[in-house]
Amino acid sequence: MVIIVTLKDIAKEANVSVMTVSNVIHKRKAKVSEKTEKKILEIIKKYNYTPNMSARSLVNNSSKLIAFILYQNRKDERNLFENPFNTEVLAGVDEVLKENDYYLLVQSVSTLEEIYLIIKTWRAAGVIILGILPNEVSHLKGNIDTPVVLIDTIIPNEAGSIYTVGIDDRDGFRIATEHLIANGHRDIGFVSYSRILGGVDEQRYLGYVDVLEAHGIEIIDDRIFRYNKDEMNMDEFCNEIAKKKNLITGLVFTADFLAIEVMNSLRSKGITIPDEISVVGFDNLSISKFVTPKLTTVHQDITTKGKEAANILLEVFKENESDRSGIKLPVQLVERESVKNIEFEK
Amino acid sequence: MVIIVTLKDIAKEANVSVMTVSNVIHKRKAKVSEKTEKKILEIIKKYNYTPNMSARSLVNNSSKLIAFILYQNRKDERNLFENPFNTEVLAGVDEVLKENDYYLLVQSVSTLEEIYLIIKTWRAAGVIILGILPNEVSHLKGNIDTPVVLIDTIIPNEAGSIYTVGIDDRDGFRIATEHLIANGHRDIGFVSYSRILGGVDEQRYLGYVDVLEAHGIEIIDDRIFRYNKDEMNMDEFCNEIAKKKNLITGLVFTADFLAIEVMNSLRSKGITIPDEISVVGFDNLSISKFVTPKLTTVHQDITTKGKEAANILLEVFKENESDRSGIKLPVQLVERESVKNIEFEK
DNA sequence: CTGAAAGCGCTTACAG
DNA sequence: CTGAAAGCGCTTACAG
Repeated sequence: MVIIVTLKDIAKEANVSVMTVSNVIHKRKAKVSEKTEKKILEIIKKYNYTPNMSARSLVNNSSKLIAFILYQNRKDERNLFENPFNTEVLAGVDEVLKENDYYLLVQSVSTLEEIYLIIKTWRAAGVIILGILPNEVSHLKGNIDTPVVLIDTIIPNEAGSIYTVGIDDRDGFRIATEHLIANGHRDIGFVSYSRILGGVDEQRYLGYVDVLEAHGIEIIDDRIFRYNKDEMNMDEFCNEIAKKKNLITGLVFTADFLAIEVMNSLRSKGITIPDEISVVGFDNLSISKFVTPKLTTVHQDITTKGKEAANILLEVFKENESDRSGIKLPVQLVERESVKNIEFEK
Repeated sequence: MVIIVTLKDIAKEANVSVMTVSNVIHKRKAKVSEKTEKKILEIIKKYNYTPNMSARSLVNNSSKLIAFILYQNRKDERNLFENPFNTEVLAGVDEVLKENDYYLLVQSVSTLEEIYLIIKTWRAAGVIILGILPNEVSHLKGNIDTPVVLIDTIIPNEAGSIYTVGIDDRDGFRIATEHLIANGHRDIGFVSYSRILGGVDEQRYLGYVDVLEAHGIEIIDDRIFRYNKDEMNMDEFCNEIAKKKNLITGLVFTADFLAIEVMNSLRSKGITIPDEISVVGFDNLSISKFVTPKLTTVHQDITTKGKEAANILLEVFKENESDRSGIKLPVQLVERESVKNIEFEK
């Protein structure tokens, strides 16, 4: 049976005070003789003593809990845990926290208030947030002194207890777009989810623009596609793309997930990929190599994002600051089968 | 700023005792006059008072925390949160818990001891476990009195505080196998992960056998493939299948994830699907409709598994028992493109 | 209807 | 080196 033993029980059996036991648990070697320490350690082991975190959190006014928040203020019938990107980040967080005796409290929320509530309720030691918009960060900053790390949110300057981890989105998208150029494409379209001011997609769009401008190619509105679920469904959206077929030889996507859905729909409309339209994705989800054609994409190490977020928090707990914050994780092109070289066709 | 206010602060401002405040929070209407209640409620609202869960857990000797455990005792470099099946269950748990003021503590573990540790450390109110083997359940049963619900673990009888949710695996696999029969197949192979005694795959195998026997088809060892990662890699495994190509017209898989990987590998070996081999999966992952050919599979509602697990726990907290336990969620065939009708070819 | 008291399991000064 | 005391924020009998 899982028997629950308290400090008091250990103290009684060892014939010492509760706080001597506390001292050996906290390894304050100077405060207790080797002999007593050994005796106490044995009893602790014998009963497999585990400290009660509630009691600890209460006196410390802080728990060993890290809140992992999936945030989305727009309503969406899909639970955010169904998105593999989010849960791959979670995988990374889980891995480093459990090796450092911190625990993971997870929740998907749709308001900032819910985040504050969790922090207050559990006196969370730190918070990791996915999906918060740049313009909401100042509200956060004004309300929290718990360390927070934001994943994939771009903020002008990191002040106070706000830290970030991300990738170089703009450069990543230059890589994607250059790959199409290198394969002879000039009529290149851009596909993303609906526009969010200051979000990562904006940076990626800039990367797209950078490359076209560098090659003297005009940016044409008709080649920009933004998928807004509230306005139309996937099929209608792909009809829009199909209509512009003749203006496009290649498409860069801000997310593999979106690219996969669109490819699937375009194919059902009789458009062949990559013969008629080449496709470059972004993320390199684990499923991207199983779709047809196998998706050429820009790889980012999603799990590492989670690991870094956790490491930043750990560093802040220890040193009260972190120089890992603001890091941009590397990205890398992964060539597969969704891009056709059309250099010699013209 | 997120200001942290305690019962004592509220009591002082309201000129009442701490426990009168406590009484209004717990809605013990009989114990406090309407007038005082109203006054206190206003102050609570004004300061946005949030109870400190650590303090509550300490006095109650139980927290509002549900531990969601991903368990796997074999070593594997993949983190369990990278498996979409697991996180879709998590999505369901998240949804019901957050509407009932319970919180979700998640961790992937590789020993039962780690599970006990989490329960003791946090005085978890309940536990949800994925991936525990039938023969480990008795150990669990002997050691825990916290309510536990097991997902996809088959146990002989539900006793004590152990509850289960699952599907009818045997019948689900009959459906998969019958579909191949209905399309003219008789040389049907079975593909699963490595054998686990008493696991869901064993039930699925029995469903496979049921159907073949009902149709007078002999069960042939050469048509049974078990993928054991420790023994060989995916490529080698698919070579084994390719070798037996002539013994097989169709394959039933115990998991879409496995089916997708195998299809991919077989194709790279020049085997066309479904022309040479038809494939039926199991699970209906959200990615299964995007692979080529689109996977025909047996759908199960994974998110509902998580919801039901959470609901069982909630019911046990309230009524001290649950009649939802042991439920088998429905399954359903989803026809797509990975099965060829060969009835008229022979 | 209202409140004083004890206690949950721990930690942190402080005294010896 | 060891321990008695106070307190973290809450709840639960119990007394009035």
